[in-house]
Amino acid sequence: MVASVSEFKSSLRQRGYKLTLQRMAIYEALRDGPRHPTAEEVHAFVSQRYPMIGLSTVYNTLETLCELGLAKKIAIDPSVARYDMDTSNHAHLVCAACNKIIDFTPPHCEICAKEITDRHGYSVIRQESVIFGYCPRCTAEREAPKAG
Amino acid sequence: MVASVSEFKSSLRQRGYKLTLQRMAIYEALRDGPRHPTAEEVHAFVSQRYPMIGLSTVYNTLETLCELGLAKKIAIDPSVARYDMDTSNHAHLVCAACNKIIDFTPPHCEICAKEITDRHGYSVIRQESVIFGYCPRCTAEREAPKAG
DNA sequence: TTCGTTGCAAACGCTTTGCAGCATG
DNA sequence: CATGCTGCAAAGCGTTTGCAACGAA
Repeated sequence: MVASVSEFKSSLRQRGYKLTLQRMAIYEALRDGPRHPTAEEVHAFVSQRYPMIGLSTVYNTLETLCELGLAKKIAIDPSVARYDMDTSNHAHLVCAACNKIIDFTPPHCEICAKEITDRHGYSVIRQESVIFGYCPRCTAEREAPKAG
Repeated sequence: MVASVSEFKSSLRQRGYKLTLQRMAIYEALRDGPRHPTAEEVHAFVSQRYPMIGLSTVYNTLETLCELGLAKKIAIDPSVARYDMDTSNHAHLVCAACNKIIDFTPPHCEICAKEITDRHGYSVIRQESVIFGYCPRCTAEREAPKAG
């Protein structure tokens, strides 16, 4: 699900990548910082401890982590890329009002998608599902607005 | 599924939008042009008959059509927005090699998603699913490459 | 010592916006 | 005739890239 520090290190080594302070910090930011962060958010998080790390390094490293299969880019908001260290097959539920994102694992969809793709002759690589809706709090607020 | 010309016209009228040559041309482009086009592709298509139409008008109109519920933006490629006039609930199957996009309707996923979202207390607005894989042709080419 | 990595700044590409002229209703 | 729409050009913004200095192995 989420790669451990040693998995992270050995993945880098296996592919001939060097272990740098920056890469370690960005790995930790994905693990300990905000969930589903943007590159800017990762940068802000690592900047708390390592103010010298550049934004382009964050972009490069996030790209590297995706190549290594230790993270993935998620396409929730078309205007900005978000990253997720949880690389297991799961979908995202996004509140259309407060933008809160929660993970969930659709019980049968995987099988169901496989059936369909087999029918079309496709060999599946990965699946991405996003469901937009109002979260419980925002649903309540919309039904009983403070000023009407 | 796909709005007819009269539905398009009455949708505009109902919301106080004017019917212009440009909007009509862009509606026709979505209907008769390439499937899942980018704004550029829509612009190229309408330019064949109406070379004076600006790209920003295409963007504005596509946005308007989405507001009216006559089209939707799809997030297949994070670097460019694609539009789909088929507003029914369906998923997209994308070839990772040739980028061919086909529509398909997952048989049980809708119900399945509904169950999950109910469990989390979310009121669902819309769902977007993309499955990446290799299409039959590209799968074959990868298994029996011409050189190498 | 070597070669990959960093960080800055500039470039890039898609999208949005400001505004004067124009066409629809 | 009034208002909303168009089209140009410029700005905006997330992301990528070029390159010299640096540091891990």
